[in-house]
Amino acid sequence: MTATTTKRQQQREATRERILEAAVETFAEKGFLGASTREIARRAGTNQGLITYHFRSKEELWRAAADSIFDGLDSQLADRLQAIEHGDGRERTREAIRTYVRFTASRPELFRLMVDEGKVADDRMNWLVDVHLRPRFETVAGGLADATGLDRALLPHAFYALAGAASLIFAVAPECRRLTGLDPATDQAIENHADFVARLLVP
Amino acid sequence: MTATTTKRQQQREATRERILEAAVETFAEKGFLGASTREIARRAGTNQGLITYHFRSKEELWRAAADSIFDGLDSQLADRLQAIEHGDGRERTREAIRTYVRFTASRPELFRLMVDEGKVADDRMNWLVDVHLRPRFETVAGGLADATGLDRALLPHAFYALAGAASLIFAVAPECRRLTGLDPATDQAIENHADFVARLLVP
DNA sequence: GTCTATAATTAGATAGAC
DNA sequence: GTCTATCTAATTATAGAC
Repeated sequence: MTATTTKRQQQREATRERILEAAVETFAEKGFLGASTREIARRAGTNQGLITYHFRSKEELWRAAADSIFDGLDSQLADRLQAIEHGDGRERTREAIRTYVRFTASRPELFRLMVDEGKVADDRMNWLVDVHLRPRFETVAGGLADATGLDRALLPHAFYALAGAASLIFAVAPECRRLTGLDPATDQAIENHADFVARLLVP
Repeated sequence: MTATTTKRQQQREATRERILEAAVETFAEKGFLGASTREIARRAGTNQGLITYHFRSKEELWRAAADSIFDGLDSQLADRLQAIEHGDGRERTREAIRTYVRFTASRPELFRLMVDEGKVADDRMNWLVDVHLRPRFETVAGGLADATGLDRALLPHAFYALAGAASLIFAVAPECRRLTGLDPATDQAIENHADFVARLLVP
């Protein structure tokens, strides 16, 4: 493997990453149907043909974008949860919730994608649930059950209440700004929301 | 005004209503961009030309669909809130929250529309906030402040936490079914969620 | 690898028959 | 009022130049 091919591979990977990040933003903002591959290419500073070359189809680009979002969630949570092994169970759960709120604030695309794809039982929804959502649901539901002693029949309610309470304000940040005057993207607002939701779920 | 014209006007109104209900469902399900006027017409059992005749443009049809959703919210809430004037402040607030949860369960389109339109600061978002959201935010935030003694600076957080916690599970009902096995559309699940969220916000 | 050109569909809006 | 036909523009996927 020569230095030339290595450089070319780096360029290839950089282009792929730019397209992927543009896809995450555009799919989350406009939905799968509303997002066009031309706009994604334009946002990535390239052209539509390259999307086909790197990802074959709009559908596969969407899956790669979803993978990218959940990879980010995992890495941010893993770092943080390792740092809070001290403390009693309830405070650990609170801090885990705060960490999740901070992530969803930095990546409102996660929630936007979930709402966009959760509405209709199609292939994309099935894939999203089976590949990404189910293992995370098991973990979160287990943590909530241990920390709050909640009836297991209520775990789906707690899971969706938590996800909605944590994420909505960041997913519709432009609306929140106009409606309330509060910019939820500021550090202070993120911390306030993180603590509010953590104490809501684990009083 | 003859009987003939009256009958014609009834037919006109019935057609308009069918288009409107199809528009509510389709816009909520696919987003403004993803919904096509042809599909809305097809779901309403008519053709694309009639949409132009009754609503002039896709944009105006969307506004009429939003009006229709919020009209439903108002009428269901007015009926119910009148019936619960007894009880202390906190239990009244809880029952108001339960009523809101029951509505959002019956009309998940409200939340889907809010998420779809809250992401980008465009004309539709501005209109939605100024015409429909702001007056309701004032009412809900005031009620929450009175019942919970919450710091006014935290009211936006409480408002969006409530809206998200109450609605998400119904907005992504197909996903919830596949992920958890629970069908949130059953009467039992709706009541469980209503009580769960009410006690979450007003312990 | 990257980009341009194009084919086949589909979109919203419009015109006009009935 | 209702419906069909059509215009212009945008869509995804593909072919091929460099």
